[in-house]
Amino acid sequence: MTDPFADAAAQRPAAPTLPADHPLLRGLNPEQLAAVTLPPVPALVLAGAGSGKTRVLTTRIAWLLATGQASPGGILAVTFTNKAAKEMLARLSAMLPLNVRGMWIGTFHGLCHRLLRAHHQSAGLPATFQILDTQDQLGAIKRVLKERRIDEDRVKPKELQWFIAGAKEDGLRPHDLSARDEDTRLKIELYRDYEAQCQREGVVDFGELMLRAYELLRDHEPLRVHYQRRFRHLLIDEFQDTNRLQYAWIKQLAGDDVGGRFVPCGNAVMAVGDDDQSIYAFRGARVGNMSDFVREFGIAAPIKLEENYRSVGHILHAANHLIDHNRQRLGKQLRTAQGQGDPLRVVELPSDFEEAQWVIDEIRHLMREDGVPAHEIALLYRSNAQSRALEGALFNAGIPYRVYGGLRFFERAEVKHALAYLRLLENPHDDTSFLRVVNFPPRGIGARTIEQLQQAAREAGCSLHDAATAVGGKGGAHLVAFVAKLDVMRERSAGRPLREIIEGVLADSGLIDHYRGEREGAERIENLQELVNAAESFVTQEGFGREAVALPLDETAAATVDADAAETGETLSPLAAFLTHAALEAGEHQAQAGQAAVQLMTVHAAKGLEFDAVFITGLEEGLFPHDNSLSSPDGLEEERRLMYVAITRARRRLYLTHAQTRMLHGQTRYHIPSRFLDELPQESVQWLSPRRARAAAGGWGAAAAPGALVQPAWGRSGLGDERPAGLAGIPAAAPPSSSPPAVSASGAEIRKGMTVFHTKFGEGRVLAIEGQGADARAQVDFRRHGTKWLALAVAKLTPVA
DNA sequence: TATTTCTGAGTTTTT
DNA sequence: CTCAGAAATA
Repeated sequence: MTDPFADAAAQRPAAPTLPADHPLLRGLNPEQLAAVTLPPVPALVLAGAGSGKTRVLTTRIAWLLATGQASPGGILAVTFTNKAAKEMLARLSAMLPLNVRGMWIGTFHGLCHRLLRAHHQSAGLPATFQILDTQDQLGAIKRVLKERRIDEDRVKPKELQWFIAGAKEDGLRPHDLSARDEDTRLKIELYRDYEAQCQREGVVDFGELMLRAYELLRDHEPLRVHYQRRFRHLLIDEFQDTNRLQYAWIKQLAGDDVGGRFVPCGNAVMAVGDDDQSIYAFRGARVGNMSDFVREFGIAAPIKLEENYRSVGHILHAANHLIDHNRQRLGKQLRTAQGQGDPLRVVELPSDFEEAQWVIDEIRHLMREDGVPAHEIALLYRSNAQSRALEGALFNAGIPYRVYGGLRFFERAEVKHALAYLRLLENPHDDTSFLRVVNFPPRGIGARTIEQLQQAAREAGCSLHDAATAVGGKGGAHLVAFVAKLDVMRERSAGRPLREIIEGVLADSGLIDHYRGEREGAERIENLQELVNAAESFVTQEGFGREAVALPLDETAAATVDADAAETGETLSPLAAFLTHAALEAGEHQAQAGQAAVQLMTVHAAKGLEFDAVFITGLEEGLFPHDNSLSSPDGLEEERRLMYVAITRARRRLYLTHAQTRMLHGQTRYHIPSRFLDELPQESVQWLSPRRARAAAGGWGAAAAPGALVQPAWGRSGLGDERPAGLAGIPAAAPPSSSPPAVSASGAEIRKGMTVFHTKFGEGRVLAIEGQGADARAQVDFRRHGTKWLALAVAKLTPVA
């Protein structure tokens, strides 16, 4: 093949075909400008936190289009999350009047899905293949174990799932694996079984989407060549997070394997990433891809974006200083044109409760005195369990908050049930979906019947759907009726608009009726209604069918590539497109209190976001860095990068808190301050005591020695009766005083285990009692309001007979 | 089949 | 402690 850019590595100077004062280029700094206007050669852009990475990426695309160096169809831009892809698209269409159609901008999985739909035959998949999410995959794996009669204690389903996903991330099929021990041998066998089962059912998991698409390109030369010629410009976001397979997939589009050596075909691959923000090694991300990329694509020197537009000087200085403790780095120093700002504030507190309370007081201060809006305040923590104490304190203080993470819309049980019915309309052989709803709502098909059905299907080598008639007895009759019902639903939905299809299924399946009779059913019905709305807006806003549309093959390729359906213009049905949407875009995490809410999330979830004020909580050895990461130097370095990510989220104010004691796994644990605190530049850090020191200093607090014992001076006023009593009197080194069995308060005796009444929270059960006299407090599990600690001296608790 | 009791594990997570 | 999933029981 002719290679128009064979001398790519020479990095010729930029030769823009438009003047340098082109509106697109306005306001770019020299490094950004260099990246945006780079000639079409492979390049690595090292984009520091807050350095305008997304801007560079989108402006680059806009520049290529505006200068006629590329057409929309000739660009492929890939991200990790739908959010990032959407943002890119949004910013791009704000820059250029542009037809988004036909542009390949999306997530790795989204783009691979597109390829597989277009070439499902070549990829060996049925046209109606469905996508398994992580839950579905685990279910499918459990079925494999059951069929093999392997006890789940012998091979843990989760472990097998990890094994299979890991193998796929490395691009390995069962036959690529060799066993050293019996355990692994068995897992490989089960991996093989799992693959066969998925193939039989016409389903693919997330890893399979990537791996199939990779193999499709690898094994079908004409197809590969076609896409290589089409996508002259490849842009990869968050390159440090790519796994082996994702990098291998990109290489398929950017060159060929010649005798085991990668030879680039001259496409302009722009990899954008930051090795200092690589925090996903645990799920297969391989920072090493960056150095491989430099070597395999002959990159002379990376373009470094080191000008930070986000944070004040002290914060950047702290980030730079901390990350400097890592040995494995490409090397980068963030700088800012902003002033120094306030130094970082480090606070030590006696317990996680006091930590939460201190944070709340500070939030109040930020909101009232400094006018920081609630949604510009973020509370970060290393692990999800830590949110509890913070949430409790926020709730009691009446401050609106929003917690990231948790169940997402398309992952809710009722929504998954509805989707399973819809999937069965598309692909009746999807046994995962079949099993999910064969007896939901209950229709007299018990475990016994299902057992028989699976046996019959196994013997006949067919799907559960097709084996339904083979089961006798009452259960068999119910099965036949169920299958008939599915068939009727399918017939009824033919040619109908998506909305009607879903509404029909919700009614005909009996889901709505079933939830109508349930206690908590109202909310579930609401969610099902929301599913209809989601489908409606999907059809009108997103459109459908576009997914599978590919540009016509060029002449040479068209002659040799088999004429797969979608490639010749056939489009996906609205239902199929919507199901894909549901599988690949699980939807927003539950949006809670909307706009004016303090944001709570793990440090991982905070990546890519920024806030005026950030609290990093729980900075203790064992927690952050986490115990489990300390066994290897790499682990510790990743924790440090995580800390780096956390620090660089803050624009103006950064607080770092740690507690001497913390409730963990039901018992109080004692922690020493995180080593990361010692790795900060002391000139940018202010060690605070709570209130008292601050009050004495008349504002932002006085400096104290690192680790100085903090004497909290909580007043009784204005904190509400739900606030847990302070542990001020407890010396740091001694265990907390043991709980007395009973406490006398407001004349009545409150005991562990008894039921009590509270004027605001109603009835609850006393779970525990701690402390004595004025400090006595009780933990009460209120039916409607959850578990709370109440100071008995203040709370009005009355025993209930 | 539905509810309750028990057991065990407990970093980080998108697709 | 707290939640999820399995086993046990009505």
